[in-house]
Amino acid sequence: MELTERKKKVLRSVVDLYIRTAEPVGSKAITELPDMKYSSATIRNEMADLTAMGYLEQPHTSAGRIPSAAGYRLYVDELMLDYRLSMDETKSITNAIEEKMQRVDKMVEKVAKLVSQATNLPAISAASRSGSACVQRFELIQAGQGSFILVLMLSGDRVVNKLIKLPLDLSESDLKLLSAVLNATMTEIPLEGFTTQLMDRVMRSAGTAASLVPVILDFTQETLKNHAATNMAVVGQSRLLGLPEYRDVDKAQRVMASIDEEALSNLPAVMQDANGTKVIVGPENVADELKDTSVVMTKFDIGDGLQGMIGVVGPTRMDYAKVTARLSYFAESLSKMFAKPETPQLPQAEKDDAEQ
Amino acid sequence: MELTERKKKVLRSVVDLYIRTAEPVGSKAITELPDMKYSSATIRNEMADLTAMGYLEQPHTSAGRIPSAAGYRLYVDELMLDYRLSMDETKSITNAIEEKMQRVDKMVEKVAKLVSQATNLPAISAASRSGSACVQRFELIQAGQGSFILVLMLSGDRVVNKLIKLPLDLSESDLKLLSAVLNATMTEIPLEGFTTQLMDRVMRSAGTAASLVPVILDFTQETLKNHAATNMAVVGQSRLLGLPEYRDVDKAQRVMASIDEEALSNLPAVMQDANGTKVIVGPENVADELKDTSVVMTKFDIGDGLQGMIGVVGPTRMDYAKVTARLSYFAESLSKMFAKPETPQLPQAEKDDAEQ
DNA sequence: GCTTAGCACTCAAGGATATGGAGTGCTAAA
DNA sequence: TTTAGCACTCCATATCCTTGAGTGCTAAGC
Repeated sequence: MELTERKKKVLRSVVDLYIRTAEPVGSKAITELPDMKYSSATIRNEMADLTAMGYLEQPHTSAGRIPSAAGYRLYVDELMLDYRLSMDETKSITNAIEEKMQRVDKMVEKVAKLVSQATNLPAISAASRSGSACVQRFELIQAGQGSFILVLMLSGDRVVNKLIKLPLDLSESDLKLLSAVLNATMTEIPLEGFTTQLMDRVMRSAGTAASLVPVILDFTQETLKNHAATNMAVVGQSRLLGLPEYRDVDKAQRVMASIDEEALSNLPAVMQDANGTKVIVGPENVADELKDTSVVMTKFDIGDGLQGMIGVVGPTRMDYAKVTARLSYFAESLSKMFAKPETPQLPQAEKDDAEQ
Repeated sequence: MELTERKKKVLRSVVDLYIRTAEPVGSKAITELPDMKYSSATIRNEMADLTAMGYLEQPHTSAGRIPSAAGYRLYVDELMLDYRLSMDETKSITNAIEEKMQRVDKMVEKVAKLVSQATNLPAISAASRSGSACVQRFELIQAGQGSFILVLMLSGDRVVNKLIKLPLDLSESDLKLLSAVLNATMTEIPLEGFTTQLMDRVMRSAGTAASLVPVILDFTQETLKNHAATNMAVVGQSRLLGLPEYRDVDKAQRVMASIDEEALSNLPAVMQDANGTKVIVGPENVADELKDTSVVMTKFDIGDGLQGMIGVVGPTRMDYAKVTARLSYFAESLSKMFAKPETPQLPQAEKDDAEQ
């Protein structure tokens, strides 16, 4: 059977209505739409065809139709009309983002919150490093009796420090020597290059400061590992409860637990290859609990080899047009923000914070 | 009417049973308890008395009794038997904590997760600084053409750094001079002491490096502000949905939203004065949405002028004995962990991580 | 005087049964 | 090719009924 223009129009209407109401859509409801100049009987025939073609489903004989996964897919790929963000929306998104986002881990959480608010759905946000980091420079500072500060400059203009306390009495020149050795031996080497031989060599050349070396290298390795790691935040799960499909508490709980844990580890991988906005319609999800939950995701660029991702989780009948529009706008604004800082001439800085 | 021993025993039994079953407790159920050697009729009389005294309530005439807020209060304050943690429990808590908690903000989240897991309830965790921080030493490092690293040592052995990029060509000695000025003028001064006069003085003495000054002081102020701030995490809200009292989705949503936002800002204040473990029984809560939700909180010490707090949120009938026991044990273990690090002779370090 | 057995009464929960209405498919006429 | 009409299906909702857990009270027992 052929998918005529009219069939497409009917399908779009069904999906639109179902997105709005969460109720099966009957033929009469369609006829009441503006510029739908056919009688309910005609629509009924079309709907019967669409059902036969697998785009619609019928919960039971005397109910209206709801879109099938294939129906949603078609809708997302071809049928849905672009949602135009209103001035208000763009403005409120830009305003929200304007606040400086200092550290990536805080930023990730903040972005998730903003997206969750804007879409009224649970949101996921992540930032991960592409490519492996390495140290570009070591610096050691005496900070009092038996305490030293180690400063690492990493690739991509990141700076990390650590306070080291060891009962050692070292002179300025001892420290100078050690940093020189470190800078000569261990810079520009990614984590994978940290061989025992290399570390031994540093150890032997370190002189009086040798006992500092294991601490320093330990920390360096851990830092490089961390900087390859992904930062992730999930926010606003409770918004799910406002939707009719999650009145079933068990389901809501399953979904929430699932996006809390599992999705966390899977999604970045999914995002890996896709570029632009990606929509995963219900049953396309790998996780069983998410079989009737959809996910929309977008990537954005943070610069410095950092890759950002934002996404929302919602019912299969979520308003894809609106959600993708908002998400894209978010991603775009974020990318722009990171690309050209507001004050090009002024410090474009790394912030660093130490605790414990 | 007098609260006899037997009445207390009955009340305790009612609360215990209700905590376990979430169902109104009838007189017969009480008689079936071990060492309850009275008939149901006697218990009925006692229960009638307890109801008259305001410790029990009756959802409707022919239902069993449930504890009133006053009943819970009495139970928590006097009646409940100490819950002894099993070896397994203490072990699993200690194990969980053993993992090094590097940064306070990550730590806060981690602790919240652990507590939430241990109690199977949503958990809140927070760390806040008591007393105000100040800078103890400034250090400036040249990091290449027009880029410098600023290292701040704060009170309490915390170290913070920032990469500054400015199109300036400064010599090592320029930087030495500037750090000397900063160290002479701006150390040991809390945020409140940052007057314009003081900042002007630094500016005038800074020589060629003067244009670095505003950037440095801006950052210093912001850092001090941040270090006074509270770190907070809420985790595991979805666990609420497993409990019968939150099958009512609307209620669950209200509560979850409320602990997400409002409680966040209120609880630290509540915790301010209380020491030891604090129990807030349902209606004692200020927020309306939490009127039938209880909160249990404990403080612990992180050292360095840092104050930690962990708490859980649950139904009024939560198992106070178990929860308080676990919470206290957590708090104790955490305090201990921060008091004496596992390897007293080895580095006790500050870790620091910089982004964007 | 306290305790207990017995009894009548109450009321929510849950199952069974009716009823209304929304929606369908099909047929036949326009 | 479209549409009006009609018989049919089946869910949702309301209503009624039954069941059983639990109560309060009274009177007998220890």
